[in-house]
Amino acid sequence: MTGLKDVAQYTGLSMSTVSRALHNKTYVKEATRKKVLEAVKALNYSPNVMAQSLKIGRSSTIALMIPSIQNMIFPDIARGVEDTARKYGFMVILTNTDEHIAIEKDYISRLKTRLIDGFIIASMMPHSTHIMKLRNEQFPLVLTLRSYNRKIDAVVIDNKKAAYNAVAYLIERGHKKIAVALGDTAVPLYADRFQGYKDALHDYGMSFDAALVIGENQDVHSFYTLTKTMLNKGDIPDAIFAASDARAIVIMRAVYDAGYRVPDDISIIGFDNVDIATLVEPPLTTVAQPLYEIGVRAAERLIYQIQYKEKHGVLEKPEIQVADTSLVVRKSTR
Amino acid sequence: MTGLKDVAQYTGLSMSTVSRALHNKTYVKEATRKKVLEAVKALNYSPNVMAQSLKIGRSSTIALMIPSIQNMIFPDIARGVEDTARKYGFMVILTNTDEHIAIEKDYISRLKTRLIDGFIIASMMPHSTHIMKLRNEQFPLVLTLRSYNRKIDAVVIDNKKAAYNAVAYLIERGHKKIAVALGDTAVPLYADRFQGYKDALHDYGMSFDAALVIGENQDVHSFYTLTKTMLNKGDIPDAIFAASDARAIVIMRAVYDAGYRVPDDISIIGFDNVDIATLVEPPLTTVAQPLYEIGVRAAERLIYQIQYKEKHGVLEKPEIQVADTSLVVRKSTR
DNA sequence: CTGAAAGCGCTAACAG
DNA sequence: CTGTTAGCGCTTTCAG
Repeated sequence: MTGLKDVAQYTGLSMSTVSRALHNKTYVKEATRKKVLEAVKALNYSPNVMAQSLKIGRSSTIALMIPSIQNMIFPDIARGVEDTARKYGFMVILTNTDEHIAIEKDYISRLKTRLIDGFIIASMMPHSTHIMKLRNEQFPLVLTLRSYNRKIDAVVIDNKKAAYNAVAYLIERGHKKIAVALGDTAVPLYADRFQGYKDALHDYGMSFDAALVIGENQDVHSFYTLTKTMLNKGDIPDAIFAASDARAIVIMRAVYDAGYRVPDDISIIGFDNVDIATLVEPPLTTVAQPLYEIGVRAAERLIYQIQYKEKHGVLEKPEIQVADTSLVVRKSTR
Repeated sequence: MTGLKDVAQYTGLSMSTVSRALHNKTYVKEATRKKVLEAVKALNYSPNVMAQSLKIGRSSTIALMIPSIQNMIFPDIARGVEDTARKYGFMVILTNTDEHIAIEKDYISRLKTRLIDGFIIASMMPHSTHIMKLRNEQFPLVLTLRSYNRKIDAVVIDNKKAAYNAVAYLIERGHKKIAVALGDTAVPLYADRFQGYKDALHDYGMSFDAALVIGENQDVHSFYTLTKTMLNKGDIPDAIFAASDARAIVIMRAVYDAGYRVPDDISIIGFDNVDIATLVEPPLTTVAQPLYEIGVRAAERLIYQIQYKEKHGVLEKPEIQVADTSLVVRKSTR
């Protein structure tokens, strides 16, 4: 592996001059710079990033901490993050934690010491004190999808409003009995969607019926059974609002298999607008969440904070960005 | 940020003793080790990974280079890679290249100098000389999904055989006119699947009809139009073998929208067995590719090579692993 | 404009 | 069993 020293030797210059020529910070004679550049090419030199980072105190690497890249919403976010990271010359380390605190803590402790310059975290929970701590130590950090307390930078959506609008749409289109399929309501994001659902019901003078609540379970496939159970008990809604597209699609299959049609008998609305929402039959009406853009904005904010901290020694005060959602109507609702 | 020096000061020991106590390589008095561990906790010390890596010459980080994490097959692979990397104490850097040679080269040059210990690459092409070069420089490297020349470690599947079996299945179930939906046949993997398709046709005494070949286009959504065009031209197959689940699902929609039923009028077989294959209606018959396992095996092989190289200075001779595929029959075929 | 020297934080001989 | 010493490869004062 050829190093800076080799280039110095080759050109007959000192290492410091070569280094300067490469970073054109301070003035270097045009001729020597050219000479250096040629040598670099001739020797196929590339800098040792570790040594560089050690010296300058940052690595131009960030970490993306998510529950699992296998969850359909994260590939888009990851791509948004990686694209913008690359644009700014950063690398991204991917970590899947399944939201296990132990794994998160382990990753954090291994990463925060100079291996990375900042975190993007999608698994904030109310009790995630290890994450709060990170921010308190002034470690650059932005949350996505879930925010906390306005004390940490985040880019999120208004889950309550988005859910409210979806349910309101259903009601205005004449649906009278609307079920909801949720994730674990200990997660604020699901609690918010649940609240939006209940608020819409309330505002339109409809009563809440606990028998129409499906789930709170984490495994997407379990919604198949849960839906069938509800249907078999005779609780037949005329619409189902699902808290994710994956759930909506599973539910759609359960509905078919129980002998009902979508949307003729039962309308279904999903949430997320992942790629496959357009591909299923019928194409899914869903609440669109700008996942790629969320990734982009999170990465941009993080990099901004990294640079801000470099200049001022501390982070800028947190900022919560709310990305827009919209209802995209396709064929799974009538 | 507290460093080794702080711990040394705090305990009154030398840095080297502290270092030894932490890595328990050579003997250290039990009492002093305890003292060090306490100090570490008290000071909340964690090592500077950059400095460590610089010194020991490896980073315990690998890079996963794929076309795009948004392509449905990669989340599973990425998860397999990351899970096993973590198991062995490695981190993984994610890079999406869209198969642009320039981006690949850029990443390679930025990563190979000590930032990472090895690569897992899923975008090998016959003309990827930059990747061949990497191997020639004895840089640890394993390919996935696509192999090359037996000169580079790889974990792949037998695409020709898998395609052959799928098409043979269709034929044996009585299908007479089988279309195929492919990716770019410049990619060996697609060429192989195409060959498997043609071989099966040939072996069963059926003739190949170019009018029944859909695509070679890269954008999944384009298959919607392509399929409709074929159907409108009056080329109505009784089965379609698609080279990916994503394509199969898009095609399924085109088939519906053209007024045909699946599988009654047209059977459809996909390839990959991604998660959503079970979720669409009807659930997709598909060639299962053990994506997660491929990721696991690639990571294991890579880490093995990294360690082998550390010991012997060179890589072990390449090994091509072939993972098993199987046809999983669901409801999209009759 | 360029070179010498110091040191980022850590590990690994080598002596004791 | 422990301390001293010498770098890993690079950037960056500080003098010329």
